[in-house]
Amino acid sequence: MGLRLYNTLTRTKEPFQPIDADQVRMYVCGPTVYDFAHIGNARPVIVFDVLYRLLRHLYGDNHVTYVRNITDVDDKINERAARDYPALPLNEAIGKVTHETAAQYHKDVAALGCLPPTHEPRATEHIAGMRDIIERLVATGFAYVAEGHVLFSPAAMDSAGGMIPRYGALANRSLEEMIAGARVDVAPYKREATDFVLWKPSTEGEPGWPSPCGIAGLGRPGWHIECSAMSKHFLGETFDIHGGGIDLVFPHHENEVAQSCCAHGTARMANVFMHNGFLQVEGQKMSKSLGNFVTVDELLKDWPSEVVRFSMLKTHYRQPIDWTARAMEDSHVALRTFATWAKNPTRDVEPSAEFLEALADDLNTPRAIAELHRLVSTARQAATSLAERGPGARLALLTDADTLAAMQLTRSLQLIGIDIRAYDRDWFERRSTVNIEKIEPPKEKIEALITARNAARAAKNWAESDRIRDELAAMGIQLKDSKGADGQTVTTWEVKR
RNA sequence: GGCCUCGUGGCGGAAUGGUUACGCAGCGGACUGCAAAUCCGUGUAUUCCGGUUCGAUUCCGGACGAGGCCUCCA
Repeated sequence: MGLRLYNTLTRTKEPFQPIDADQVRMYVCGPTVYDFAHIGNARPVIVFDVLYRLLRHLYGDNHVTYVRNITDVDDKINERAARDYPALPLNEAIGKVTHETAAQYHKDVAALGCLPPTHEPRATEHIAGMRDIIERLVATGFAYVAEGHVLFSPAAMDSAGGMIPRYGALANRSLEEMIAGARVDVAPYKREATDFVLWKPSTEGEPGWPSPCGIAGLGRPGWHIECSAMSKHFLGETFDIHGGGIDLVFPHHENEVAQSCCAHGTARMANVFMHNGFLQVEGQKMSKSLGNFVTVDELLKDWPSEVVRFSMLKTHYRQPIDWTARAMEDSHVALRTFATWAKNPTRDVEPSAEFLEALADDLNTPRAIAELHRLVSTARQAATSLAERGPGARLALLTDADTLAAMQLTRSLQLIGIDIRAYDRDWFERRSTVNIEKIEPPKEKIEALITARNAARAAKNWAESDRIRDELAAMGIQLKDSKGADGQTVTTWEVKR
């Protein structure tokens, strides 16, 4: 079955038809670099990483171009820079903020297991491209110059006709509605309340570049124009997929479409617009004032990245997601099960067909995850008889079909960016280094108690044996008795969860 | 105020005009000296009120509830 994607432009699920199957082109709006990435920022990064991986699987690794920008010119950045580095000249402070934030962002997304995009342009590298688009928009009457600003006119767009789409078509609202609903302070130089800024003048000390359209003095771009310029540069006037968070539908993507289509005389900027749903934290909107702002950096201190990623994918990308500690625990349990049963492929194995089909159905990751559990049941069917139940004995007993399922499990997880072996190692290290260092008493005492308990057990002194086990339990240590390969009793322990 | 999305079991979460996946938890069992771990089995749900239909959780209308956008935001 072919790939089907939900398109915000048409509000339906459509078969995906790339413009050029030899080179699928996708653009995702990246971060404005002024603060640590939070889990809300992480959602589109992870979701579109899964899509990127799926597209690479379907069309070939070298046949997908993925562009995700870094917006490093924005008034929020200026404010942050002035606040954090008051002693520095503004432009120098801005440079520090954008470089530090971008470096942190790269660290975070790499830790989350996301592939780097094919291109990751910075807005400041593409000012010339923005000026070109602005010049064209003014020349063709879609934009005008006023008091050193350049403004885009949605009204002009709507009277253009021809191929040019209606302004508001993406967000599904009319110009009249937007005028009626405008609560914005309307700047005096705007002809209409809905006009938006393409270029604005910079004062002394603010970041500035030579202005377009004969405007004297330095200026800087408005918010939306950078994506129009960068997508054009790397992907052309019309490309396949444009993604981002649902909050970007309006005004960001609507305005990008307006700028791009009017400047290029095209009907579409991208054929498919995809938007991920919003995220809440423990049932509440995430906000700095509520103090429930969860950064990726902090989250990764507490959890293996695979747990974060899996938690994100347990909910379909278009649904709202409630980010809870409980959900993280659940993901952890599921990954433990997968780690127990996944087998490293010893030959070429594809992810299971049902798994691929679920992903191809508009990235139905919950359905895909259900398939992972089915692979687990298949894999363990051979190992259900009691006699062969020793730890480690299970995988050896798998039949060919079960082994295939166990290998498909690994491959399927890999396709959504989860390296189950890396997770297993991370989990083990976190337990053995982080937790065990912290616990009292130290390891030696635990070992000594276990030895004493096993001596009591050998003597069938159950009262003493149970007393020691309870003593350890009170310390947070869980014992696990099992039989080794030679039939000898082996007692292992772990920190109680 | 305008526009939009969503409401499925104890929890998470798919799907569907006609026995409501899957996971977690719970319960029963196997195993175990007893536990833990593991395995087997299993109960429970479509917010409410109308309408269309042979049949609605699914389609339509309304109510209630949650969330989003309209202003920086993934």
